[in-house]
Amino acid sequence: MAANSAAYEAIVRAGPRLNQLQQAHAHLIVTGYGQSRSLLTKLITFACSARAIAYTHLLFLSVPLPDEFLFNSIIKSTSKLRLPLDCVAYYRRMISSNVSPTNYTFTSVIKSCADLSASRIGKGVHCHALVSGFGLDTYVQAAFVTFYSKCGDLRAARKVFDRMPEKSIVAWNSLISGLEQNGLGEEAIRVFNQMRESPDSATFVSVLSACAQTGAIGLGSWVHEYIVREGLDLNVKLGTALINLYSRCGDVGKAREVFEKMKETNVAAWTAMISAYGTHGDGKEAVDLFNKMEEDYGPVPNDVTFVAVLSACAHAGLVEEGRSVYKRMSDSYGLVPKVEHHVCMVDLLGRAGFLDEAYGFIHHLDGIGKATSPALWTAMLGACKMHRNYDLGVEIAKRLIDLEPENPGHHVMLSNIYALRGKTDEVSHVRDGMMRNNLRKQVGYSVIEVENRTYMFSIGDESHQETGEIYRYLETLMSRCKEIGYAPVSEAVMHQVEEEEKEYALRYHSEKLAVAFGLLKTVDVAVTVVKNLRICEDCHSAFKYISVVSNRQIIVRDKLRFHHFQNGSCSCMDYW
DNA sequence: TTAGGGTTAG
Repeated sequence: MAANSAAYEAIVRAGPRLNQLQQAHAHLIVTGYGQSRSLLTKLITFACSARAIAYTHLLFLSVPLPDEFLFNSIIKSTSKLRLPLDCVAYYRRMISSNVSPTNYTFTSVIKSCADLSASRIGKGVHCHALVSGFGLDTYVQAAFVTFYSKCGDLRAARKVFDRMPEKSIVAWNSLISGLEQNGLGEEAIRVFNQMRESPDSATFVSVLSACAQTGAIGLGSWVHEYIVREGLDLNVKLGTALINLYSRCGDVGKAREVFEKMKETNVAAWTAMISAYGTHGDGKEAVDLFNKMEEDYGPVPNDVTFVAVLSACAHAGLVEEGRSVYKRMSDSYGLVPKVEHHVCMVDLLGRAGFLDEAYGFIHHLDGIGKATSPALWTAMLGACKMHRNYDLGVEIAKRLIDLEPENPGHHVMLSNIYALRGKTDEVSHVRDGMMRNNLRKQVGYSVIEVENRTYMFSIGDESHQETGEIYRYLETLMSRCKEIGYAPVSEAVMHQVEEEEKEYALRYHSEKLAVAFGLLKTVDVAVTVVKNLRICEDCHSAFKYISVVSNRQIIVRDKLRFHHFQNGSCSCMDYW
């Protein structure tokens, strides 16, 4: 007994360190405990924590009759360590060994299925859990809510959740997070409002993300106030969610305030802040913060950080800074640039007008077998359109259509490029092709929040109570703009709009309606509008003039970045 | 021993 206890102590002392564990293992064998299931289980758990998966497996094979406890330990460890394939393999082995699973088995293996987005395997596990009698286990159910959400099957997630007799806080959080992560921010907020339990810090992280996604600054600030009032600990994840909230709702200053107040920061928090500056067009601040991160012995930047910095440089025209950052990525940090970094570089060079260099960059990648992503050509195409390189643009757009015929975006780009050159026949040809193949451009809409209520506008929208008033006000604004020099963007650009949009012309684009509504309903404050697509050229020009005639600041968040219109100019300096 | 949370290109 004493020897057994000493052996156990030796394993615990070794901890998740491979060398020490192997010594302890040798000792077990020498002292005759090499077959002890309980000691080997402990050893295996540590070996797995050390990520020594081959050794873990070897140890496992040395156990004569693995029991429920050993299987559960190894399934849980592999799941926690994000070794989902091993986890599923041990689960299968457990079944074939006729060892009965428990709720502990299921929660771990479901988590691994979620990590793998392995929809078919997970559904099989679900059936198995039901027939094994764990259909009403709160832990198992919550795990399934997460699993279905991560597979994008929100209906199934909802079904499991709705059938839970006792809905735990974790189940609520799983559903809210699942909705938010699948782009259903509004729905996530609705579910949050139905919650009867008191929310905890994980709830707020997901709710804040949902607010950031939808632009619901009213609820977002309420959550912030609640956190302060109730003295909730502003941990890193919560702080980062707040930075993201303020940034994506247009207030970088407030985002920075939160960042400065955080007691503990990490790479995600810094990256969120850098990204905030980047999307608001303040590339210099983004690069400064990145430099500070390096100088102050801040957290070590990761590949996500580099995407944020490079994108910030691209949007601000900081070509030399971008090149230097890209070089440092591998030279100083040993990170291998991935597709997203390559895309940033093509974007950086292309936007700045170095089309040849951008093209050469892709060809260089091609030469080393790394130019497989259509995203690279999409970035290149954007640059061609921006710098009016029609021939190359048409060539690339056609290539992209060959690569991804189902992507309506490529067809729209080709049509837009033809339109810019006045090739109306070609435009109709592309449009007809889209119609034939049932490819539709994404429907654009703009959202604005006034006094905690959100209002959504689509093009030529007449569904609002105050439609008459909004349209009349917009007319007045536009004629005042014309008096000081505004001219609608040329006829050629008009052809870029969808057929059914033409009748409304450019005048009633969703972002114009939303801005007019905002100006009408508020006094003195900046008007912030969120658009799901990129802002249109004419609206971009119009808002500069509107900021003058209304003497107000207009902030538009489009699909890619922010535009702050004030005193007749935009923060993007027309560089977008 | 179990389930849930933040950062990224086009």
